[in-house]
Amino acid sequence: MRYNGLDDKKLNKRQPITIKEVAEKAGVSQMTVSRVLNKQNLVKEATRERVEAAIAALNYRPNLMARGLAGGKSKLIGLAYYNPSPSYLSALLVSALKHCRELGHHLVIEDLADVDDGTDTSAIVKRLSTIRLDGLILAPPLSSNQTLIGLIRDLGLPIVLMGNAKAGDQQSTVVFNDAVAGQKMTDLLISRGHTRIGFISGPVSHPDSKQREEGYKLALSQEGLDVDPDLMREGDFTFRSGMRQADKLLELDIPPTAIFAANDDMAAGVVAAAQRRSIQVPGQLSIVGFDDTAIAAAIWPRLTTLHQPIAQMAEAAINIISEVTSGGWNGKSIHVVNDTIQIIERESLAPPA
Amino acid sequence: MRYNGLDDKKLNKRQPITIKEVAEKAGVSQMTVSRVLNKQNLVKEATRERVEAAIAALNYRPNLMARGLAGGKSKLIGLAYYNPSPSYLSALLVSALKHCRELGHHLVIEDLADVDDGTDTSAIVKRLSTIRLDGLILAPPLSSNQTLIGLIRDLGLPIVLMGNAKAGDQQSTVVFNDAVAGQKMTDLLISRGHTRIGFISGPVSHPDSKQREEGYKLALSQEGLDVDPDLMREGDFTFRSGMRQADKLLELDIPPTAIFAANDDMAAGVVAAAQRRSIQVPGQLSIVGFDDTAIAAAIWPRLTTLHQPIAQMAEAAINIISEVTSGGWNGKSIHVVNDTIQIIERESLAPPA
DNA sequence: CGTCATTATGTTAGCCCTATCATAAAAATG
DNA sequence: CATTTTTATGATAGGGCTAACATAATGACG
Repeated sequence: MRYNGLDDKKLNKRQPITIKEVAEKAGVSQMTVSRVLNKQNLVKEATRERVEAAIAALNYRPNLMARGLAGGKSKLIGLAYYNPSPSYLSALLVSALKHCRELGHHLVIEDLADVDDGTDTSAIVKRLSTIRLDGLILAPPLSSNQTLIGLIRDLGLPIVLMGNAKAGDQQSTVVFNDAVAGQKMTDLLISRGHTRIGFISGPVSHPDSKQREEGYKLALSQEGLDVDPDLMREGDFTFRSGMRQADKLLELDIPPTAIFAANDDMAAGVVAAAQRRSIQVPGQLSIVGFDDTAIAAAIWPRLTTLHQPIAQMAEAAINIISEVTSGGWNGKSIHVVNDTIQIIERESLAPPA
Repeated sequence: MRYNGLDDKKLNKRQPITIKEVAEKAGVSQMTVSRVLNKQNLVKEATRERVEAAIAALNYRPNLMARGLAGGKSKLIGLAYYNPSPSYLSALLVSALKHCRELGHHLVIEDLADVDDGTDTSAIVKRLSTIRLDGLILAPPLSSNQTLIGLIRDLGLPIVLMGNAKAGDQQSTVVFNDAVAGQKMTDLLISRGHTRIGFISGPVSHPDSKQREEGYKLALSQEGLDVDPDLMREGDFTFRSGMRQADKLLELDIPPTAIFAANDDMAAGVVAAAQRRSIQVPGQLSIVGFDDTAIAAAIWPRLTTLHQPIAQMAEAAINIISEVTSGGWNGKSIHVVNDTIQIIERESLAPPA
């Protein structure tokens, strides 16, 4: 199939370098090249170097298809999400796709929007099983849906849970400590002199949001401040809900001097609500968000928010799946905890008037 | 990697159905099954039905890897973008990924953020050439970068241009008529009684934005209204720039009664600027956007905007690449023009006071 | 009805890798 | 040093699919 004489038809076609050519150039067998590629450590250092030189010289790239076929693995990683904000999703996808490519995997995205419609959870699992995934990543809040997790595990499909999953679980997880994060943000508000701090949570069913709320309450108690139920409202992570709940908070007899929203979209809604009432931000009302997604820097005043390392978490999740599928897996679940909590200070926060 | 039987290693492995089994069940050769799968129309109707029944009965899914290997195609489609808004990008990615999967392709995303840094365009092309793409989709504004297009074409890589590409080009395109769209939106404003209409464009280097501007000017002239240069400002598609340029417009001696921003993010910035000045929207100032991305419905008042069919355009682009790579290509470039222009009316537009 | 064109199906040979087992070389052991 | 163990490399055989060619079935036509 690969002629290369004069009358060659393929001469002008992109003629990819194969492992065979690399092997020839390095003076070794294809298998040795393959071993170098797969970082198996039973190749002599000198040989490895020779092979690597050949790879570099020929600018060889392994053929993902052939690899997948021969290796028996699909090289397909699923990423399932449910009702994410566009900014969150695009951060997630971009990072996941990037690392998939680096590791030679492919990303299959799954919008599980019907997860709590009338649709049976098992229908979703069935859908997942028809694609031959090597592993599946569940983004929050799916990562807390025990029914779903159980069904997928029964499929024998390795999964990684992203977000605030309970440690010590059966499953591998990439955890961000939302409680500590929520606490730190609240601490910051308190340290700026705020004592009446409103909180707008995500939906009650969203455990990550719940954790942020716990952090908020803990910080208040630790500083000897009241946890006033009037100051706590439930939103649903949308801009609109942020506006609506902010209205309620601002209509209180003694309105808060600061509002902490459990994500940026809602915080942006709070800003809008304040502006509609001609309340100065941050002069009369400080507003902080959570996630550090694009909208936080897009609005005015820009939001002080807590950076959630979405990209790093996606990367970690992909790495776990990759490790699990590429054999070097001892069967134990892997836990990555990302506890670098970073607050991005912008213009929406100031001491109370 | 997953043993469990006594002597049978494969028993508990997810043992995928292969084309061979389908062929046996249908009583035909593998090749015939393959032909059915690839929708080649040289299979007798009766046979096709038999094969399709077998496929359905066994719940067979072709192995993408094997397909790619045997077919000589990588099944990899590149999607290159430059500095998109998160909402645009996520709409683009989600749709593209979905249709890639349906057609058995994979998406490789390319962030060409360095395209106008000091970095040489040819470096980017080199990077692209190391991956073996079947085809490449260029999202705006890359789709107007003639240098880039030329270099990629020299690579022999089929490309599809998305957005406002000139018709009759050498390359396949998926075109949205930004000029007509801009005109329609302006017509709407005029029909509501506005005569002083501000326009905030994207960067001058962005041809799609340029087209929207042309449409705006055309609509004004056709209605016998002045095209006042004072009312036209250049933004850069960001929220901030929308705010800044809105400030300029609102500081005019006779400020406009309506502002048309060339994308939703800027329109949202205009809303913010108006709110900061306690200008009622839409009472004192009507604001309209463009794209119908998530932010348009997220802010308050919600934006009247023009729906850009990003998902459909992505789908069309993937289809073109797919067609080109799967042989049924006559070498001619394919043009898809999406001219269903749909304006989404929300609360940000009203007649002038 | 034989001959040729047309259409439908089958056969064969890989695509490029990796798993597996076999072998060779090096190191350790008695 | 011969022998066993360990480590490094090679040879071979597919993995599931499709391209290209080969053959069989069908139809057209004199």
